[in-house]
Amino acid sequence: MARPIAPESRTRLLDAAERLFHKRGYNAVSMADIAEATGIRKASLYHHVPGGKEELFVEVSIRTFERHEEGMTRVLAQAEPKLEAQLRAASRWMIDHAPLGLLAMLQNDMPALAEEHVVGLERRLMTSLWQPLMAVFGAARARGEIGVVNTDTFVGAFISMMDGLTYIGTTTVSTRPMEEVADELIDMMLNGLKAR
Amino acid sequence: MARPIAPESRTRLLDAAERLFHKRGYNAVSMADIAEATGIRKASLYHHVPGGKEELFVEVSIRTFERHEEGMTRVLAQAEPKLEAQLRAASRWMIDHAPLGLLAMLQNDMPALAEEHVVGLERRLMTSLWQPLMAVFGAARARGEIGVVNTDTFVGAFISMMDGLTYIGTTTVSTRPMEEVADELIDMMLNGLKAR
DNA sequence: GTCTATAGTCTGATAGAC
DNA sequence: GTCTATCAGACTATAGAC
Repeated sequence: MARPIAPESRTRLLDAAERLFHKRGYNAVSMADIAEATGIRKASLYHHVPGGKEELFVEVSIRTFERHEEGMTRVLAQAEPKLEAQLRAASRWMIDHAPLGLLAMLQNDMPALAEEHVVGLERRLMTSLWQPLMAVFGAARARGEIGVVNTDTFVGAFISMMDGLTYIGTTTVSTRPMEEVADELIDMMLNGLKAR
Repeated sequence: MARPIAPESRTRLLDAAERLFHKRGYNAVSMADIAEATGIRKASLYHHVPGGKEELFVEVSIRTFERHEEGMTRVLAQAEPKLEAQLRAASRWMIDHAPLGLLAMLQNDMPALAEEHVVGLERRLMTSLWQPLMAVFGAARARGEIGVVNTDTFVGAFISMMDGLTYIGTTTVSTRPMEEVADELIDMMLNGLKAR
């Protein structure tokens, strides 16, 4: 609508695209949608992203993953070096910074991309969220806080549950704050549900 | 390609559509894809499903949910009346009968549908998987197997983890059978990770 | 119940003026 | 760096013959 002077119009483009891709998925978002959200015409997008829609999606995803890697590593380092405190910190970060919709992305968006991009994105996804959490579980095991377990299983479970928090919140009538539910799940992971 | 006589061509249509919708999501599947997979021409689809693509998706989804409700209720009833045995039975059912991709569906597909359809599908999704599992957790609490907890939180967590099993399996190098991982997760839910 | 043909719309992307 | 104009192809859906 307006004719923006484009101060950091590339950043605005990535921000708009990120919001749309995340909410509706790669296939359901058109370049026209992104242009409108950014405030420029369709054709102008190709000046910033010559590679078109797929390149835009890859770039946006990489930026998201890098932000998650930085933030997750930081909150884990700042937390008290106990597994419970670290998992709470991780949950807060995930709740605050995007319901990732990782499962949705992996299942629906990836098949639409070129093989090379899929490989690269999956690798970055691993290092951004998976690795920092793997380290935390590993350290907890070294400290003797938890028994000998398959770390990757529980990292996956943790991410799945946090990822699911979003839709659990929308499909149930639950109006409880997500932080509260997250703490409940972390307590379950550590102490179990069995009556003690 | 062939010119099928259509013995139960409507069923074949629903089967093909289900497979495609599930794998790639609503938006990424075209009527041409479905026609090709079914073995008839695009236009012929509209004889079976006059409402077009959206009606087809809704019909397929309802059929899927009903199958899950029937099967989940059955395996839960057949299992030993202990929470652990019932969760194992539930996990086996979910592993065998479709990585649902529920999160993906809720996040990506629903926004593309008419409001009335969204409401109906979400309600059916609840009754198909959620309710049977809610009953199981409730009964376990009544038997004193688990403490007083927010049942819906843990039903959501269980479904999220089972749903996530699929992609955990594909993104890690883990070649362990899903059943084994599921048992590990159920043990975590009940007994916790803390060194005992 | 399946087909061919096609309408009408939206898609991602390009050319070229300013 | 943004625009207008436009393309070729894919999309959902319909009309009507067989």
